[in-house]
Amino acid sequence: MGTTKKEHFTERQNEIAILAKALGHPARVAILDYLLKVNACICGDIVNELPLAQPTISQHLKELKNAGLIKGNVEGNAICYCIDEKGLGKLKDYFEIMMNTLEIKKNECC
Amino acid sequence: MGTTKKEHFTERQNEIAILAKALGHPARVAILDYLLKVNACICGDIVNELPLAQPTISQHLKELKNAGLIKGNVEGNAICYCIDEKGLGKLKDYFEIMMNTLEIKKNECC
DNA sequence: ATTATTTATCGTAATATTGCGATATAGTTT
DNA sequence: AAACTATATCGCAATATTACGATAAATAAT
Repeated sequence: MGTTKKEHFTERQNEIAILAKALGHPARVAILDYLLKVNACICGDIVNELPLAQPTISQHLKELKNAGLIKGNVEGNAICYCIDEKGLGKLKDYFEIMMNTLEIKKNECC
Repeated sequence: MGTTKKEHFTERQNEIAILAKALGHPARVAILDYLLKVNACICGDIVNELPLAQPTISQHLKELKNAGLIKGNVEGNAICYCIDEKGLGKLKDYFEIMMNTLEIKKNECC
């Protein structure tokens, strides 16, 4: 018990869930916001930008990276992080399709 | 410890996180998929559609509802659930803006 | 070589999530 | 009213997440 029953759902459903889950924390939304704002590989800054301890941020970065929402490259003694368009694109496509389908079907409802 | 430090983030970051978190489970993605597919208020069916026990599904429905992704209306002794366009729309807008900004800025990166 | 800087990992406490059996609630049917 | 149907809630066990201090690892600067 306590474990998500991934095996019962489709590949796509699991993929969307993993991506959405990675964004399911305000610190991680804030990290994406920041990476987008500065528009580049960011080496270092992130820890100073957020009101969380360094190990905590490192952990959040790892989760975003594992989910495919950011990329990280070693650059000297720092690590450069930036947005991974692929992950973000998948989510954008998903919601776009959902909303389009809703509009087409008119969502006659309650 | 263990609690998310919501108070340190913006209203919008928290809102996106709450919506994304609600979709951060394949069962909940599957529920949205199903509601979209049948394109109506669904009274009853959901439990038969998913490989999870009734109390578990009830819990997932509650989370989707709390996050603002679905609506539920009492209809006789059943409850009709359907997609709430507002929540889905917010996520769609968020990802659209993110991707647009990325394109404009060209995302020069690693 | 020593020191400083940057990021990751370990360990751990607090809390949250997932899943479900048992049971409650509320409306429907007979 | 009794039985049935649909959904919610309670309580609990298993597991996952969040946060951070301490510490490690790896490169840079002195």
